[in-house]
Amino acid sequence: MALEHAILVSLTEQAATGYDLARRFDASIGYFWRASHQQIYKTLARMEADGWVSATIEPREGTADKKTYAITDAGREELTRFTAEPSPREALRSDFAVKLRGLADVTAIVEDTRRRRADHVERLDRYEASAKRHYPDPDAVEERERGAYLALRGGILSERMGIAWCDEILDQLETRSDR
Amino acid sequence: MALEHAILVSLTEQAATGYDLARRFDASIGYFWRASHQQIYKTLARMEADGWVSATIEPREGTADKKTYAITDAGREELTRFTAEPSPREALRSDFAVKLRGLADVTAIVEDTRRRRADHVERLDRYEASAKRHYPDPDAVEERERGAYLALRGGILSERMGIAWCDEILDQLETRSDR
DNA sequence: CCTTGCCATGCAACTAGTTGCATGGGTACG
DNA sequence: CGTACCCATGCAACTAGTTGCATGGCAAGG
Repeated sequence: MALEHAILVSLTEQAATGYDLARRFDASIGYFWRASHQQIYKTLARMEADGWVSATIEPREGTADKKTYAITDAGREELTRFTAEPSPREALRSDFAVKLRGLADVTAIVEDTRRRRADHVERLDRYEASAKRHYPDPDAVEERERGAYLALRGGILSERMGIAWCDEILDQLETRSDR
Repeated sequence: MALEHAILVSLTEQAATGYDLARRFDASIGYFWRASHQQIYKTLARMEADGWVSATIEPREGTADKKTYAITDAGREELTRFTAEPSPREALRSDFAVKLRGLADVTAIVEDTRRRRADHVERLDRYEASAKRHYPDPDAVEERERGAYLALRGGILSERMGIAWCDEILDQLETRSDR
């Protein structure tokens, strides 16, 4: 399970509440790991029990206490252990590819492909803007930012690939049905 | 859930036992959907209860009956319905990207990246061999094979992208630490 | 003052997927 | 004759992730 490790990475950069983490998972970290707030709270509780994070509690009246989590030494150790083990190949699961393979309704698939293409373009724009802003000179990325930079590059390459695939699909399915 | 739909697509091509399906999920369909035999048997049972597939039972002595599943009209309808609905963007979850982002141990990551690169190369070779064998002329792919062809193209593009990403990572992490 | 939206937490019920185990026949090789 | 490998099915226990719901403060704008 890597949600725990994604949280640890995020806490290494900056201590945070569950809510903060959920927002980070909607942004930067969310480029390669999605998580709902429910799952984050659940996981944080388990991680605290395991001693990987520690919480500073700020009591609030009338509502639940605010808990800010920080990574512990045990958490850092666990992160190192995790980094050392070979990462399993991602189980790729694509509803879209299943549909495409079935090709039950060309019109519906063309429509879906256009939607996906637009989504890829939108994300690519965001990633590229982020890259330009944070790392204007790719050859001069600071040591401690290199991981984040390379992860972002993965996002960029992945979106570009998605666009190229959509273009191939549209080319094959549109122009041919027009003829 | 698309495992059900992946099974339906597979059964559209050819009726099969759970065991057959498990092997298909280790090969062609497995390019974009993985499933263990346990999960396939469980899902087939549910699909039969839902009337999407029907089983022909061949009794065997001493061991469990052999069941060959075929898609039903209701199954075909469900597949059409599924194709018509927009496919959700895949939740991308990458242990590797999490590790990379953390960048806790450069040596370990370089090693892991090399392993991943080799895996991508191996898969790319397989996919390209498969493409060459089944679709020697991409412009002359038969109508009913177009979906499978385009899905395979997705696999090819995806592996190429993976290799390119690994190369970037290795370039940044290796040459720089050598200096 | 009321609504909208952000800050902040969490439970409960469910679905999907993984891991480990169990059974047993047939066929091919040494 | 043993062993290994393919064919074939499935249960049980567990882990991860989703969906829906509930609570409540505080600030800004109309």
